[in-house]
Amino acid sequence: MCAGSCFAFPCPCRSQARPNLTRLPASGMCGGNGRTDEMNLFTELRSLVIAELEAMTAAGALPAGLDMSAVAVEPPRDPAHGDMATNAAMVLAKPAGKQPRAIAEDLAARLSGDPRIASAEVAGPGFLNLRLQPVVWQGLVKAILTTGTSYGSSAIGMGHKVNVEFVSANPTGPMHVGHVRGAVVGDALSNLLAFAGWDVTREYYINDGGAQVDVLARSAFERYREANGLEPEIREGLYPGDYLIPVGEALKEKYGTSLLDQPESVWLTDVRDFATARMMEMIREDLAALGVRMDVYSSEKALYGTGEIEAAIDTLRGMDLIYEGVLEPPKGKTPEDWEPREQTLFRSTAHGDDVDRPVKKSDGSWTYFAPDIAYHYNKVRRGFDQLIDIFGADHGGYVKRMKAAVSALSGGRVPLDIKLIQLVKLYKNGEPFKMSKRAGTFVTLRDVVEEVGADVTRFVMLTRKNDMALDFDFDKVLEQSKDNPVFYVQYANARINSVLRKAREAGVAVDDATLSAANLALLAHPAELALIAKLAEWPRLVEIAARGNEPHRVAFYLYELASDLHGLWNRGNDEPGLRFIQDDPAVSQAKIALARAAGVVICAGLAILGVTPVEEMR
RNA sequence: GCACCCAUAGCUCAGCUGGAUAGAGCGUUGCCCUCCGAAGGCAAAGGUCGCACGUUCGAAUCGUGCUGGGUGCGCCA
Repeated sequence: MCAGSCFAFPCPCRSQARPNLTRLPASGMCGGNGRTDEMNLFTELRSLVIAELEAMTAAGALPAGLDMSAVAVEPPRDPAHGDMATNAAMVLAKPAGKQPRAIAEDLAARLSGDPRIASAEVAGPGFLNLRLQPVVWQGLVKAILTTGTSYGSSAIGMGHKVNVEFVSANPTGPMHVGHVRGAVVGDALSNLLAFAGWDVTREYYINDGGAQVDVLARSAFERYREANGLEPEIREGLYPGDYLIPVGEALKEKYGTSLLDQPESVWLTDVRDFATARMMEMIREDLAALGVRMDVYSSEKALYGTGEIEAAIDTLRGMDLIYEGVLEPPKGKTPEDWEPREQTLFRSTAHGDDVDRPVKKSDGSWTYFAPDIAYHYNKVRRGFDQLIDIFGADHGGYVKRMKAAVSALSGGRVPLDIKLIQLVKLYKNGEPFKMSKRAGTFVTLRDVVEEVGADVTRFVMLTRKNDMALDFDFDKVLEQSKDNPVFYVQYANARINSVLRKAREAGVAVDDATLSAANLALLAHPAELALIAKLAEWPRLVEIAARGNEPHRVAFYLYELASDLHGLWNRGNDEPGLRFIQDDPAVSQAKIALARAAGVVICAGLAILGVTPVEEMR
């Protein structure tokens, strides 16, 4: 739905409904199309705790009207503390005017009556440690198998419309490594939010309105002259890259020699539009190579001339947030050519910024900030409940003013979260990888994808929090060892598939329907139940990651899950009873059901990261 | 000078928006393949969570002030 003027370029109005998560693997190996029931054991148990607390209130054991929102049911750090722990007694002790242990003991007695609870023990300052009956864990395996890779999906987004703007690379050349991380984080975050119940729009803002696209036009024009047999003059400040040579040839094909003797004023606009379109084609291909898909491409240039910028600024003016004034020079570091200048300013300080920001240059034209304001206003008016921008860390100084603008223009209704992506340092076999921008030998996105593949690139880019610098070693990311998380997780999945293959060869039915109907009560070993407990954390992890806009958590979770699986696998060396394949087919099916459930979660997680699971290591 | 980000084991990094004895990989040391893939696993050693106050039942996490590193700071986006 493109609200208002069809602003998007080239406006693929998102009218058709999209599936909840579109990057599910194409192969049938991961299963899928299950229900998305509430299958979060932690929220389920929290509901139970709350219900018992309310019963205590009704019985007069707790005062009425207590705020229960701080009551949490979480996995304890130490497995010795049980399966789940609640802080209810400690949180409520003060407002209830009672001793934490007294509340905890009362609550423990009540919870013990629930068929799901094996034990409830008061511990420490007032924690209540819960152990669940094995049947609860066994039931979860069955539920995962019948649900498939939508296990863990959630409704916490409540269908809220969120716009994720990312990449937004200048359309002046191919994407380079600096863009890759932002692209991957934005894409994975979009997948994550969709999985957690948000209505996500992925958007690219094309910076085609500034001076840099004029430079692009002049650079392309030289290549056009070159295509016509003339010597190109790639002056200082123009883009020297070879990628413009085909653009020059295409210009020759379109215009022949007709532009050669014309002044810039004649050809600039046409050549600029032509070259920009070509660059965007190239960027789309780059994104596709990385497996990144956008819903909407928005053009900065399209904002000019439509009155959108003026309208946005006028809206701010109506709030008394625009005025003519003179900025103070930055203290302690006055630029050499500083002179007081009256400019049109946005009173961003009224919305949390440190100084007011200019929206017009001294010659009366807009600064880059003005169309950005209009663009974000456009997003607000398109009805998004929430905006997310993914910027490079060097744009950190831009965050406050952008938030101020959105705050003002949405009347505080629409939160804007800006994720700053720290830089990626390239290495080759442990040695820093030198790039020279001047010589045009910068590493492109294509270079990276061709060298190590999109899956590896994507996973590695998500192995750090967005605001931490990331080392990317072309050799190490391909290493097949456990210090390479990509391999480690893939290997876990490969082992699971290996078990399924072996079982099939032995004539054991291992399709999901059969496995989910297996006698899962045979899964009773603590090591097996521990792996199930890890699988139980998946829905919770999704919610935490989605709420914080932190897709990297998925990658770390998958690593932990893989570690648990490898651990259980190897215990089979010493304890044959823990091997997945047993003599008794019924026992095999129960154990394979667990392995398969782990595989389903790995697949679901990898799908969010946009990484293809492999069935076999090569 | 100001703003934002970072500081956790020798190294590289997680740490659930305030929970219990702070975790993982690498590296070091010692173990485990007639066995579903050892491309793996187990165990040990390794910590003043940069420093100092504060908030409270409780702080790596929140607040304030420092120290050290990164990014940015009016007519580039």
